Amino acid sequence: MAFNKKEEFTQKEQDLAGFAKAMAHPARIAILKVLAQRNECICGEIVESLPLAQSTVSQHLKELLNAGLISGSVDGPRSCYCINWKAFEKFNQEFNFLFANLKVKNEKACC
Amino acid sequence: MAFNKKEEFTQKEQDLAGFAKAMAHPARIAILKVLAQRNECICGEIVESLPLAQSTVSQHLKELLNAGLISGSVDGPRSCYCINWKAFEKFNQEFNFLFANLKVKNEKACC
DNA sequence: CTTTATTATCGTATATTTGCGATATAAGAT
DNA sequence: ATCTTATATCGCAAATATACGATAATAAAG
Repeated sequence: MAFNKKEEFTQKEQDLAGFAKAMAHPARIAILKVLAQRNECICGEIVESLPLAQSTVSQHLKELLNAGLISGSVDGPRSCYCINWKAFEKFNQEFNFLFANLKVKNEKACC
Repeated sequence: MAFNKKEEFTQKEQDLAGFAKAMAHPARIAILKVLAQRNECICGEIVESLPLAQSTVSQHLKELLNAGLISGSVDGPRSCYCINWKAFEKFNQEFNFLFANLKVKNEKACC
């Protein structure tokens, strides 16, 4: 039981879900907000602004990296993270495409 | 260990993360797509279009309900689910707000 | 009232996520 | 070379999520 059936869905569905998953934790939303507020690439200031241990924040950063939402240059002791704007744009489009579909149909919906 | 620290973030951060979480599974994306394609409120046709057991689909529907992404009228044997367009609009706005922030700052970003 | 069809819920097994402390790593400072 | 600072990774414990079969619940049909 509890087999992983995720591969049985289309690639687009998996991609969208993966993107959503990357944002599916308040800590990661907060990280993105921090990265958005400061326009220079900050490193461990993220840790200070979050109520989490450094190792946990590092883990969340890694997840955002893997999902392609941010990019980071690990320059020795202090690393530098930024929003990967391209990925955001791409997924925003896919979201809006879904939204568009929903909007049209919704007008005829019953509940 | 592994305490739930989610409450330590702002309500907006939690809401956005909750919305994302609801979409963080390809099955739930697929369900939303089905609901979008057919403009009448369908019930168990969702089950047929997914590679999952009925109970599993029901669970996913419940999650979408709890997150407020869909609304359902449980009319006896056959229930009826629809997109909750308002919630989508709300979160789309919050997303776009985040996007806007990112876009402005990103032009000065370094990596 | 009994049967049938549809959906929800329960119990359970497994997988994944979250979180921390401890430890490793890497480069600059002393 | 050693110390300091910043980050990443490992190992583990607890919490959540995923999935199914079995079972309950509900209302219409017979």
